[in-house]
Amino acid sequence: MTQRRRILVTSALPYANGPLHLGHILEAIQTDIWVRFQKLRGHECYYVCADDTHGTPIMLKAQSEGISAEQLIAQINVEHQRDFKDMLIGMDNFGSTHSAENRQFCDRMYLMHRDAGYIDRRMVRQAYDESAKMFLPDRYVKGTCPVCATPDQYGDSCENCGSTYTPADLKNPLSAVSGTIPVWRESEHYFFKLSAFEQPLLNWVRNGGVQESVARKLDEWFSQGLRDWDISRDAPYFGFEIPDAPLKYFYVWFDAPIGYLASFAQLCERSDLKFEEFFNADSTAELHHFIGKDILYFHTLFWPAVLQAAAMRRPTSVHAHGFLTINGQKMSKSRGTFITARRYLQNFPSEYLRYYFAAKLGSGIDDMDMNLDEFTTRLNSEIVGKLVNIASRCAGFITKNSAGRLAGNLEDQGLFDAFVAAGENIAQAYERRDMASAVRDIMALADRANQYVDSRKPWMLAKDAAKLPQVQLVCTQGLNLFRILMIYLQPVLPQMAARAASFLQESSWEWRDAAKPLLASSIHPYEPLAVRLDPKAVQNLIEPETAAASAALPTGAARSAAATGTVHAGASSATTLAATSVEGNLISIDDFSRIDLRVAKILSAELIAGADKLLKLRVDLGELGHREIFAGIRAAYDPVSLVGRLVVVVANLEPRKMRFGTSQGMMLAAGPGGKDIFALSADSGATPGMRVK
RNA sequence: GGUGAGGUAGCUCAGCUGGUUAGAGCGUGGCACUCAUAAUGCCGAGGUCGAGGGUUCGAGUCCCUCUCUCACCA
Repeated sequence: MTQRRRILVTSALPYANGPLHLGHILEAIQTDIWVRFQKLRGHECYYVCADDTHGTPIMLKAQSEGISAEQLIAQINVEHQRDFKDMLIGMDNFGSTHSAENRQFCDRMYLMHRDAGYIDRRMVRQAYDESAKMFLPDRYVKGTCPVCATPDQYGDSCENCGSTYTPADLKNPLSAVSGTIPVWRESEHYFFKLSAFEQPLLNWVRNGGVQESVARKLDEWFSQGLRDWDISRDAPYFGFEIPDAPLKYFYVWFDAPIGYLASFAQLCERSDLKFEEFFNADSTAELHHFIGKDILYFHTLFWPAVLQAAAMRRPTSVHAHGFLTINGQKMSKSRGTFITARRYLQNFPSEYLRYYFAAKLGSGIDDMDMNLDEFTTRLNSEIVGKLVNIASRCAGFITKNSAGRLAGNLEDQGLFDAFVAAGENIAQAYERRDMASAVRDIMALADRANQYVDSRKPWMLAKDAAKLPQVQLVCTQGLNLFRILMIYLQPVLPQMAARAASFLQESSWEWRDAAKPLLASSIHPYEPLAVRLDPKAVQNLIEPETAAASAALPTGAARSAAATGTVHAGASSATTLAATSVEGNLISIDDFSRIDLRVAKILSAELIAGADKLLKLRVDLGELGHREIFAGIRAAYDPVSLVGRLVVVVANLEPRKMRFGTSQGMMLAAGPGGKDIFALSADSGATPGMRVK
């Protein structure tokens, strides 16, 4: 066994101005699989992340919503944490760049930079909005491209001809904040002397700090010579004030990566981990950052230099991945393919997405396409048809003929050994983040396992009572092969693996457990570990989502969101919705009367295999008859306790197809979700079918 | 415009340092089986490897040109 490594891992900080989408989740899943793999291998591995909360966009967004920036980022933080958790992203700490710890680190590192002579001050001419009384970032100045004369372009580059320039070059510039014509003002800015770190950075890049193709990309910047980096912004700005410079703030990209340290420091505070052991210049722990290729610049040039200038260790490596496209195209709100994490979770189990992404994730920086038709067919075929099928087809015989007891030895030791031996390649693939390769190998083994069962034909043997011991041997072999596969897949499918382990009456698995066969022990009767997906259900993922529709009529996403007690508007944040629903969306009594609310009596409530949030309810609506309704209240209510209760139901909602059937209405409940969901009920005396008005 | 990544069967992708008839999964056609969530197994059809040129005994695999897609440009 290799030496036990100490590893700290991060994924990029999501910006706190909106909900997580599948692009964020792709990165989080890649990171999480790698982290779970390291833990499974017995290494000491921690995963931290945080919200990126500073900068002009968040300041302006909060203003437009009439709340403070602090309120905005607090709300977003709750949403982000919930989405990550539901995607089974096992972060050890999720913080915020707007934390006391982060402020301390920023101040301390900046002062070290300054004292070591790495900070310069220079005058910078910048667009200023006199009506909004603020300096304008490049993206907030719009005008006509000086090269090709395309109107309405941002201040840094032209979308039409691709030229890059500065806002001062734009013709007819206007402030995107107020619409007024900006003026040009000088202001003193603070610069980090990146140029002083050219040689060490080059060494770091060339010696395994990044993937090869990334190193080639970075050569572009090295060959031009590194420019010093402007790390300050003028007030008003939402961020941290620079300690020795009143009204000057740290640029958001200065404090964002430092947020990694702050988040890890929070983890250290509540455990016995020592921050210094991970971040002192001579640390032997590993530090890995997973990021999208769009932010390479900050992570491979500024960040290692900023750390080094503060006498801290540099990252072991920065791993960049490509972007996610949906059905071959960029995610787009207008096409409805801007799929939020929440919207996905309302329709499908998280592990299906984890598997799908893993099956397509290489170690390079190529973009990944999520083809929605492929998604369901692949999941149904590989997970249900092949993988889970192995257990499903073997377990019955063991339960029926062998009293749930496995045989005492293997039927085909050679095949078992081959499965164990294949683990080394699979582990190496995980290690180099080539999840697709790992999954390919694992599924090839699954094919061999099915071939094995087919070749032994236990269903034929079982017809002859004298051959029952043989059946037990074959099925014991099959289940052992299945067990190895589930151990290998545990980083990708943590929940399914846990359920498989408990089916085999084991408590937990480490990677090396794969080599030890499970013999002469009892197993539980098999219960389905995965449910087949309805291919048509993916359409629910790409319906256009608009805040207006969600707020006005509870259909589609908003309906199931309401059923789980959350208000979530997809493309826009929950806070947008909260603000507009009070001010802008008053409805008339006629509008209200269109909603047919009824008292309903719950006749039965049951758990649904494969759905960890839903309950299937059968309700009595009196004159309207009986209905089947799915409600996202499983975490809050025991099915048994619901039977007989009088609740309130929307009776004229268009039926909605879900994976498990059609929901013919919506049960009303209040609360933020999870365990905090509170069903509305009618006082005794009400009878099923009564109108609520 | 500059730089990087990519263009391989209907779809999504493997093809390591160049070497016999270019692979996988899904989909598709046929057969078998019935233990398994209409699951599984076997056989088959499907590609002039973006275009053109070059190096080589031999090139998806190296070089040049062109073309299309995507990304980044502090």
